[in-house]
Amino acid sequence: MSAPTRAAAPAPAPASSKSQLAYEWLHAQIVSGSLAAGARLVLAQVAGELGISVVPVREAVRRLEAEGLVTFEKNVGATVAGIDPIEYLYTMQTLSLVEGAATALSAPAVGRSDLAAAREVNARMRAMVDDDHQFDPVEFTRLNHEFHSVLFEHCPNPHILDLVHRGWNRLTALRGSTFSFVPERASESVAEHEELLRLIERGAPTPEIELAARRHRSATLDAYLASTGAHPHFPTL
Amino acid sequence: MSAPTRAAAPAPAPASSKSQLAYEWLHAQIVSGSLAAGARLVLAQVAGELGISVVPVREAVRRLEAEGLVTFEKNVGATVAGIDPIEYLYTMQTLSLVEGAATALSAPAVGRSDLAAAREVNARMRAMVDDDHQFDPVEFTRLNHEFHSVLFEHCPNPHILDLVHRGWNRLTALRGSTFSFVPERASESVAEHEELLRLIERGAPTPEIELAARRHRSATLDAYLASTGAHPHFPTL
DNA sequence: CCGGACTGGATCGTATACGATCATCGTATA
DNA sequence: TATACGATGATCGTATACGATCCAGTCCGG
Repeated sequence: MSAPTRAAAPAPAPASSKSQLAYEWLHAQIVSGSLAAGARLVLAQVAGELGISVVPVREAVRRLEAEGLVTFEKNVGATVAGIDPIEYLYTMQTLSLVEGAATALSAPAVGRSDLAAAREVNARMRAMVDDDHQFDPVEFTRLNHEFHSVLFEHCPNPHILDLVHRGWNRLTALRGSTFSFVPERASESVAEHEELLRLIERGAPTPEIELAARRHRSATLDAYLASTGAHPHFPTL
Repeated sequence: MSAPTRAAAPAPAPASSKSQLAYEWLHAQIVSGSLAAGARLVLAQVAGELGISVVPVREAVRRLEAEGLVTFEKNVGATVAGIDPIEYLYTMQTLSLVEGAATALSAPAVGRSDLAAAREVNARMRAMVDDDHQFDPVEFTRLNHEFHSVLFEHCPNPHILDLVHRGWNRLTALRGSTFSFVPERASESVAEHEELLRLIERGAPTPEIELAARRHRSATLDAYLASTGAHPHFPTL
């Protein structure tokens, strides 16, 4: 059992420490969706799979718990988070807040090459929307992340930037397993991207950019809510 | 040298687990200022002081690291964070963002009794400001926290609320050791509190409350920057 | 037939021991 | 004297072992 002859487990890249290894491996498994939401994580089992001991695995799991990617219950075990729909809403709302700020703070540092890159990505998204045959929700989501990454990665405040990353990770984990894409939003989303780029390009005031970025995500949240009709009273930010 | 002669280690309250005990103890020590910024934390030493082993201490330290209260370096040891002034600015800015949102989201749930409590606290702050003899920076800071707690504790989004708490903790730890209060701000601060209460009481729109709360903290940050003149180009949110 | 206590298994929480890594300090040499 | 180098100590990182706790299934009594 201890022999690392496991085919599926992608040979864990050499990490600085074993707890880091466990963290990165689990993180990748969860974000990529290989570990579905609700899946149980037994410390000893994970340790055996990675060929290490339980102590570093435990530490990795606690870190993931702090990021909201797993829930850890005493004497019961850890489970991959992402079951609760309300958590999805909270995450979206929080991301709306921090991503809006990050995008606004990044704007002054966004250069021509960044804008060009973002435009190129958005063009591919538009192509997808225009041609129904080519539309691929997974790829569309990936492009969406790439687009926004360009716009918020220059954020001078590392704390806010970190919160944005955590939000995206959590969202990716949650969405991949439980929630469905709302394709009706795709066209609007691409249009809002272009509007956002125009604002940044012309050096619009920071609050204006923040509001645009925030509402861009809020609109996605609203679309999700409308498609489910489940939580009509969710507070708007 | 082994006994740090710390002022009466308060008998660690019984906690659910020992790692939780270590976490709470260290957290309290740092936030209260008993452990000054830059102080070294040796795992074995802390473990001995609490009468437990190093493993749970290690876990507690990693959690504190995730919250930004300590920095952990391999084979060197952990140190209480809070030396870097720029970190203080980042924290203030982030707190401005999340606290503004939390206050705005809480507003609909703030009732008469909450408003009365907040007014009572603010009255005490005003009394302090009016009478120079009674002014006590530490107590003023505590009252300030109490005031804002009333206004953001009803936040329906637990993620945002958690970020607010973390921000305050981090700020408290940083401020207690390295940064000085700006007493010139006290009077304005109290006035802004009253304005904030009026907005909430009359049911002002959410964005308006958010902006007021955010700028209230931004003003404190600006005052700090002005008093030091060190970082004139810090971006405004 | 049903409900409560009991036992067995599984899992986590912690202690202890050992190895790995890094910083520090002393020494020799150019 | 300044610098390079090696020995020493301190600290963390991990493995292993054991105890504590909880859950589930079972058995017994009503």
